[in-house]
Amino acid sequence: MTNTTLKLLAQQLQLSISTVSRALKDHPDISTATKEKVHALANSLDYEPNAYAIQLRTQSSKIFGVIVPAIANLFYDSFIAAIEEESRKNGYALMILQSSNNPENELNNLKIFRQNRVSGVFACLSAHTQNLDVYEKMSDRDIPVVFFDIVPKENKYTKVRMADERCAIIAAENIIQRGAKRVLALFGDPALSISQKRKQAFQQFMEKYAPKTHCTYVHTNSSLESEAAFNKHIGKTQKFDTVFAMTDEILIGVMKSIQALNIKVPKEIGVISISNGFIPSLYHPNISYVETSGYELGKLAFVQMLANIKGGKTLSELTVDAKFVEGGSM
Amino acid sequence: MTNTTLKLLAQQLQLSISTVSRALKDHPDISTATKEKVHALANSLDYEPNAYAIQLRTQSSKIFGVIVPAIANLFYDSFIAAIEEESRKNGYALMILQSSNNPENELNNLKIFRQNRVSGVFACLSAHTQNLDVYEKMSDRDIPVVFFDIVPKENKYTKVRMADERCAIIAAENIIQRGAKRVLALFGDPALSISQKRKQAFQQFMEKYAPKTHCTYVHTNSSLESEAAFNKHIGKTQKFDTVFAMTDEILIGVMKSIQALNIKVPKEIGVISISNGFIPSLYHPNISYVETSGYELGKLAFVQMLANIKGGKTLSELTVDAKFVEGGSM
DNA sequence: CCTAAAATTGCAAACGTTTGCGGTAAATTT
DNA sequence: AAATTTACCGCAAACGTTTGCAATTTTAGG
Repeated sequence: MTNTTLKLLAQQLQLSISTVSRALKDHPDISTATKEKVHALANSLDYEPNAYAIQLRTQSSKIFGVIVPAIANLFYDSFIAAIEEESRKNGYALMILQSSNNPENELNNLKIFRQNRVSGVFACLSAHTQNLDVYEKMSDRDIPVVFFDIVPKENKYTKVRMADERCAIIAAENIIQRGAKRVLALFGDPALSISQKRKQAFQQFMEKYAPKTHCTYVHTNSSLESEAAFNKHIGKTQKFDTVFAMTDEILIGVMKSIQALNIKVPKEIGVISISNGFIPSLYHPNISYVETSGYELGKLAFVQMLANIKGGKTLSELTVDAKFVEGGSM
Repeated sequence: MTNTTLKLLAQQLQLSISTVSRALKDHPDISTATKEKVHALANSLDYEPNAYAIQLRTQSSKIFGVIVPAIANLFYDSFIAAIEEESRKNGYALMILQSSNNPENELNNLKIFRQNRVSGVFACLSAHTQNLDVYEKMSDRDIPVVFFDIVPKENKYTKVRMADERCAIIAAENIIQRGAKRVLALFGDPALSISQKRKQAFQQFMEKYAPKTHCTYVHTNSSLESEAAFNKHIGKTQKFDTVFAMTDEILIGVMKSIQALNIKVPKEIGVISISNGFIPSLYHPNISYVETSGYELGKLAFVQMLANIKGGKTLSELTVDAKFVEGGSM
């Protein structure tokens, strides 16, 4: 079956294409009578405007591009879910591509976005992206880019991210409040700015407000590594009374070990992490955590995007605040 | 900056648009000399073909639509990751929309897909979709639809899904092999065909091959419910020696309770579930599970889609097989 | 050299919309 | 009843490509 077009409708109704077009969008020039006729036929023939023709004509696509390192990820998928919701409300659709943390993929994805003349791009830099020229190219084409989560350092870009320092500080506050004496603090890949920020903020805060608390800092790159690290440190003579996990991944490793050794939480050890909340809720007792919501971040990113599209440039770095969620592990 | 177009290139090179167009795609009609000139200028001017114009002209879009109940889901996100990979390899992009298990959203999403003239749709029915007219409408427009996971009953559609019955049977086999005497088997929403299938297959198999084993069947709709159900049944006088969880969600509830009651796995109780493997790996010991891989399913779905596009219709129901993954919980 | 074939390149229509502008008929005003 | 306004509607160009066909130039054959 051939698609219904304006031309077809026009022919059948003995009207001009322009009249049909206007009728369909309630243009005041068109009489109510014709409008009704047009709408009736359009409905019965299942008319669906051709998005490509529209975009070609209007030069605007109603599609946003999204680049994430991976879709299959607790944080990013909730981020995506959020912007998907907002996009639909605002008449946009989403084109989602994953970089797999590979700058080359990132390049290709951006290219697809350009070719599809997306109205905007939500981008999370892949872990070790250095060269931002590709993103400059987007700006050259007047395609706004909102960076999220992993964002460039330069402040000429629009960025939204979690309040990483705040997260770490809130965690530190709670650890101090618990009266911890010996803390094992586990962080992620030291090359990532997110690890650096969180660690630095955490360490500074602890040294300032609880100088007597003894903290051990360890970097790990996977759940397996953090499981091993926890095992190793917990095995030593000095007992830790609190463990801090910077991410879900790390928490998973820690909890694996805690279960294996049948250590009682929170009696024998307190546990606190930074998370969106899903993983902490899997354990008993629920792990206390500082909440970083991909969902909230998504909402914020969308607001920024809209502002960018409507009001021209809005260069700024916004952060979504964190809050402490009491589980039973502290 | 205005976008580079064929017209622009043509003007600068004193060539016709058609020549430039052909040169860019290595058409044999064009001399090597001009080809080189054209390519050179195109590169330096960062020419990006306008996908919309191409689609308008060629009537084919190189975009697939995907409908899932939710992106933020361990199973679906790995499914999406798989078709995203394949799509990129094959020059397609993905447009992903979530139905939130709401038939109305499903309708709207399909509409967006039609308006964007997608080349095909991967669809997971929302839980209680009855009316398949919308999907008929896609066929009318020659847009192939590959259903996955939650699929319609009629066999006039192309479908891929997990081998639900096999999964349940494999689980049952292992339970029997363990020599279980009293089994608590937890299933999902009884209205869903997936729950029905799994339960039926499980029950039949158990009754046939281990008639003396005592099985208790319970349906629950969330982790919370399954936690409560487990608590309730485990509290009774009769002791269970094995628990079977049909999904991750259910397993989560069960494990919550097991941790709370400090029940030893596998000594005091054996645990087995159906899963893609992530959740089972969070516990110690790892939970044994029957693997259902969203990733594999995605790959299979993509193959079906391609076949559908190239070779016309391929009506069939394919299933991806399941395998048992030994954890330490049985 | 002349002609036919081969190698290049250009013309123009088409894909389905939107929209500025101009046109006609009806309604309103003098 | 003439003049003016108002209400409707159609014409045609444009968005950036692709592609059948025609036109032109070059090459080869005799």
